[in-house]
Amino acid sequence: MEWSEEIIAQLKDLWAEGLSTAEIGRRLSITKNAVVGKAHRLGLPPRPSPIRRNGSKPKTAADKTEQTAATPAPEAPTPRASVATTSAAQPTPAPAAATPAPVVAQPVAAAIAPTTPTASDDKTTRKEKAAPVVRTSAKPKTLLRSISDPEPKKRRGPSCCWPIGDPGTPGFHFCGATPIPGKPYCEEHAQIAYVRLRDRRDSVS
DNA sequence: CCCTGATTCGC
DNA sequence: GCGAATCAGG
Repeated sequence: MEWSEEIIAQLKDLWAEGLSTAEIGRRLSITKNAVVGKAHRLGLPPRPSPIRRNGSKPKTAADKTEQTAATPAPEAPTPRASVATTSAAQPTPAPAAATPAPVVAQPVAAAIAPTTPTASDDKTTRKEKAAPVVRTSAKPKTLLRSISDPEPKKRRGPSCCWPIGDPGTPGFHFCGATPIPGKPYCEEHAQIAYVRLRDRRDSVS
């Protein structure tokens, strides 16, 4: 796997966006393991994990480990509270806030366009033919509001909020195309944004 | 069972 | 450095 600056940037962004590792992996066409592994090496802020490992090491625990006793009491007063923002607070880049998207949770996180729309093709081809069916993961209720244009004169109807370019850079902007009714993205980007819900699992043998 | 993220360890 | 295998909590 070639971790180009660009890929890493995307990883970081998606990670900051709060996407699950599996999500990010799917987005980048890599496994979640790769994502987690890389994230760790990059020193990215760990996000709430369902587990906490320690104390038990089923494998080769006999060898390494131990070392429990003789703790030089490295405990310091640690006057926390002064620095604030020490761990994962609101890494969300500006674009997210500016996103006109209403309530969609996951989809919005689809920040960072895959530089090339072709990327989506790869994904789909990857593990499944996956029909173009959009397995919407958003709540229809919230989104359905009023599709009918209340103010035709202003023409500020919804526009595709798929991010184009790198958030934070001058050229950054949103797609702006006419989105699919009930969705924040245009047809083209919706296909990328909404991926199959099921079918996770790493492609193991 | 499904999901999730974390760590380990051979490469 | 990389990531599959494995672990482990909801």
